[in-house]
Amino acid sequence: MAKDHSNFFNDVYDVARLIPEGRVTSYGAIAAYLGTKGSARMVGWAMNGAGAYPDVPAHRVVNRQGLLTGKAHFNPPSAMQERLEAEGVKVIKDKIQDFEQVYWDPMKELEL
DNA sequence: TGGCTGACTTTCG
DNA sequence: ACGAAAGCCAGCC
Repeated sequence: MAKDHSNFFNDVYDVARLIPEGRVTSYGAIAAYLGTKGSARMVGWAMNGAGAYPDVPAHRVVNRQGLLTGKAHFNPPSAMQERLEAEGVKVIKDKIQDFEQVYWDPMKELEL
């Protein structure tokens, strides 16, 4: 473990671990929470390395539309939807239902 | 140093 | 609702 290649990855993983079960957040939200550390793409890319970190629930991180854009990077890809459904999140056609209800914003929840 | 990449986001047609 | 393009910035040759 870790030798973090960069603090940026560590920050992304840290926020991801804070996501409660049955909740999801967006890449942009994490990027905004981290501030100037990177753009939304960086969060997604950082998640690419999350596969090596078992405590990082990458499946709880989706895009702004609540769409499971990153599911293709899972193994198997269907694991992302199955995990979300197992936590009580409804997913239809790779899209989260009631997204507003399950959305978890680090900017609000953590700074509140 | 410089150029390419990417699990995003927003805007235009 | 969908497709395409631009903006975005850290990491990797």
